[in-house]
Amino acid sequence: MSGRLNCADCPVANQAACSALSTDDRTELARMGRHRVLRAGETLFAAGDDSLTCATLISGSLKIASFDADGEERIVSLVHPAGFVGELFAPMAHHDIVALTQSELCVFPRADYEAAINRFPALAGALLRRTANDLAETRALIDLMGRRSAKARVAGLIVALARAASHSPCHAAQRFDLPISRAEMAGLLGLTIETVSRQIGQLEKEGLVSRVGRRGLVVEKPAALAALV
Amino acid sequence: MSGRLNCADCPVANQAACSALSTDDRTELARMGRHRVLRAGETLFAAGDDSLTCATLISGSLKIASFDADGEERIVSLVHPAGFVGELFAPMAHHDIVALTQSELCVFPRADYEAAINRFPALAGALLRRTANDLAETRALIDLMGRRSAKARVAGLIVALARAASHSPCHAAQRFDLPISRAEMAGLLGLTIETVSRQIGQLEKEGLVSRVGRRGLVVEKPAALAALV
DNA sequence: GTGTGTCTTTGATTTCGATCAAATTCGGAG
DNA sequence: CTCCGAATTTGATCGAAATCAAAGACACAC
Repeated sequence: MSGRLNCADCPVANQAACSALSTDDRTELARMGRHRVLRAGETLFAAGDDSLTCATLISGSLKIASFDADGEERIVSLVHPAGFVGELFAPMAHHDIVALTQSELCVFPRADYEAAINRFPALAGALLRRTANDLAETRALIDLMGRRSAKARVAGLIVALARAASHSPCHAAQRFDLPISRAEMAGLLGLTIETVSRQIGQLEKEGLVSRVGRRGLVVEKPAALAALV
Repeated sequence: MSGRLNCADCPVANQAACSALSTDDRTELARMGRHRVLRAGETLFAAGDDSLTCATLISGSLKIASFDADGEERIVSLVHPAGFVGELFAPMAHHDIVALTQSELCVFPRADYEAAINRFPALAGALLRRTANDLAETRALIDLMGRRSAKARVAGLIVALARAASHSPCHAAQRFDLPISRAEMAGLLGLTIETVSRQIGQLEKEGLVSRVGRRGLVVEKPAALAALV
């Protein structure tokens, strides 16, 4: 599904890169883009595709991932609302962009977006800010993956996901739903599904977390959990 | 050692972010910064420091790293000439910036550099390009670290370092010096020093590489090495 | 040249996570 | 509500990397 953009009732109008623009300029940018809905599991574009589009995520969540030779999925990033995806400076995409849940996006032709960056300095600044932030998050993921023990990695991921689940950056949610499957957690951490499952089981046995259903999680002892990281 | 900047004979004047500026604008930017030389092992700033400075690397090389609770160094990035370091949008630094070899930098007060970004749109665009590139490289490192086997990780790092050693992005150097110690390789890959050493030894036994001295390396079979990744 | 300290390599053992395999639970379709 | 399929959990075993320990090689100062 796709259609014209309507910034007036956009839930991320104040956080996305385009929020740096004046109403008029934003309207001009909006004319270049289309609204699009991705169902869970659908991909926006795949690794190796010509890098022809970019997008701002309005609602839902995405993963940025690729598959290595032996079919293992490697996830390099999760994208939350107001996030930006697409490679403006590469001839082709390095990773797949896949919806984790049903997601709404503003999709732009890359060439148009690049032109807009040059035309509207504020957009370049806002996108720089977002990209710098993505870089910091990606480095945090490296910090996590570099940890030796599986337990520390899983604990760290749970802490990060709890923080992402609550919308405020400082407080972590106490009870939340994991946005990703065990397989995807494994793909993020460089572990196997079984190890992830066992580590969560272990954390539950120690009373640090509780599992509720398949995706739900309660952080029982946030401090103790964070101490493992 | 530090002093005034002289862009006239700067070796990276055509590649660094500031190269997007006109001569006049660049001169104005240069007035805000200082030239500084870091000896091998010296740190520009450390994790936790107030984020008050940023810099462009002119020559030499840096690492961006941090130490986790148990004293393990975790390296998230290597910086090559024309690279930019410093966190413009965070209140404090997340990582240490340390010189791997003697290095020359243009150091700027962060506030001045931010002002320059707003004043000179071309600078924002150039920095966006650099940051997007850093992000892509960091994701490539995640791809590497996610690999299951130590051999694939070490092989991948050697390939990447060989590419970085030659200045052209496409061709990899055949004979080059590793810019980092075994401990640093281990820190990048999330392995131990011993494992890195053993894997290189193994690769040598298989005839894919040869060690020459402590840091020198000859890639004997580039294709076979790349195939392991 | 000799000596010294650090970095690197090599060896033996242990541990943790991967792998192989099966049981169980959850959630949705009918 | 019941059934079915996929995701998850759990179990047993194996292998690879960590750890513990020591020897060797190179770079530098003297």
